[in-house]
Amino acid sequence: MSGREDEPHPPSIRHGLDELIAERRAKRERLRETDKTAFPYAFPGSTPIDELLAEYTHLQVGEETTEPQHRVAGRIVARRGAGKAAFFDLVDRTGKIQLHARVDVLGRKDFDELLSLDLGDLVGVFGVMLRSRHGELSLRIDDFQVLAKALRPPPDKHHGLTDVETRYRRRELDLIANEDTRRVFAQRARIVAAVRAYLDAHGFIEVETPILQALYGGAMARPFTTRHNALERDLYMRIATELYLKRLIVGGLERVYELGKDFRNEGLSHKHNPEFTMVEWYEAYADYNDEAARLEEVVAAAARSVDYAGELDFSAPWRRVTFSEAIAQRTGIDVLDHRDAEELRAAIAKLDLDVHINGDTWFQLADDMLGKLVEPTLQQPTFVLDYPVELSPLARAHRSQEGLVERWEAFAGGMEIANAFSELIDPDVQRERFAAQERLSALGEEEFQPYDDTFVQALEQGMPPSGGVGLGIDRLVMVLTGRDSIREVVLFPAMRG
RNA sequence: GCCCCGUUAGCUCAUCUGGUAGAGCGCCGGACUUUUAAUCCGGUGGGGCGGGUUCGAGUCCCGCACGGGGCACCA
Repeated sequence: MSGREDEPHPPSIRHGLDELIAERRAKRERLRETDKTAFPYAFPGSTPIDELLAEYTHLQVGEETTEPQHRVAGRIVARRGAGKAAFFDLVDRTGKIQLHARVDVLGRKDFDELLSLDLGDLVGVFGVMLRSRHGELSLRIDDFQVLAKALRPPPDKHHGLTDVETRYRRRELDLIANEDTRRVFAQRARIVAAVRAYLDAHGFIEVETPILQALYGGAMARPFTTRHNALERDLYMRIATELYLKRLIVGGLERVYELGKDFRNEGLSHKHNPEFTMVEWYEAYADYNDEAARLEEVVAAAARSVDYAGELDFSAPWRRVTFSEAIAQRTGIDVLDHRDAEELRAAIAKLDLDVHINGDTWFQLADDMLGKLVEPTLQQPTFVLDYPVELSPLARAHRSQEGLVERWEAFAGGMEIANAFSELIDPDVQRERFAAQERLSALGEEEFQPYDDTFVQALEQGMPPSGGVGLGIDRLVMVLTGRDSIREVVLFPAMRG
């Protein structure tokens, strides 16, 4: 092959995007030839834009400084030519500043070169601060360097980028175009930092447990499988960190947490991504009531970290309602009075619901009632307590309620955000719970807790009474940033293809 | 996996019953020494992919891909 087919088309037959890219490539070559300082390897000593703006708030309208000269680096997002003067908007990670260029300061050659730059190009500028006649703090350009050429055009400078597919698949474009997106991910970072800071300050140590596991556990979910070639065996991606963290409690660490990704091979939705971020913490000598109070504190700290000012009131104590009360309040049915699938199904049928309640067993039906009828109504932070034992194979039996366990799920914004137990520490009971799960599996249930003998042996070593919590970070961020889709708070959400 | 809806220029959006697809921004050329969605003049660029019906398809039909919403599943 001659290679001719790989060469750019002649200008006469370029169209659309190809034409725009060709223009920018040509400009890049011109810059390389005419400006020896184009594309330096670094641009040290630049001042963040927000700091610069804060430093000069005292400037009066029309006032110009003559020193000191500042350096600023960023991306050109707007350009307004005005004959022998021109204005640019420059954006860095901290904000936006207007640049003022004058031909009598820069000279004809540099001025023309500056004006030939495209929206999206990265530049470093040197200059002094002024406040324009229209009152905007600006940097007058005394000199500049082109740091990088954008070969592809940026999204619309005014309307930004709204196409959700492009926003998620090309998140860099979303971040360039939408300040709101940049803010959300900065807030996410602050929330994660606040959760860690709280736990660190309360005697928890952060640990890391295996993501690749020979046996998955700690939640009801289908796992991803992968292959270890050297060991010639299949491995699972973790669906939860629970069982390993409890072994660390047995080991005497007493307060541990892990913040990281879990992987569940389930469908996608506005609140489900196949890989998602969870923090789980466990502490010895505490029960699920202690953990409810701790979650209130963790979430309050996270809310403070982003100056949350929305509709939800995270101040303690949050509303508490039992599993059966919550369902009864919505439907009039006390599921504990109908511990039989047919009987409960008949009671549900009388309700004339516009949603279908699914399940083969009474506890599956009851769980679906909670999920479909109650959960969407739980906007303000709420604990739902005391779940059926069949739904919770790792939770300790309720101290006073037969057939229930000491478990709560926390809801906010109509969505589950956390789950906790008084942990089951009796190895014999745990063994029997696993056996019950295996019987469910034999009946065709795809999601169950596989028998984990290593974990049971750990319990046999003696585990202190403990409480543990799993808090969904993505959903917490959704609630605290007011987003209604998990894709808005995950930088690169799972997409088909 | 199933159901419904969507896909028009680099971006944001128009386009009545099938009859030559428009605009703004951007980009190219020109004017302008305080603009800020700068302005003014001229120019440039397009129907997701593959079939079908028709004299003629962005428009009607079928398939595919991708996206959104819902269901199933799940935290």
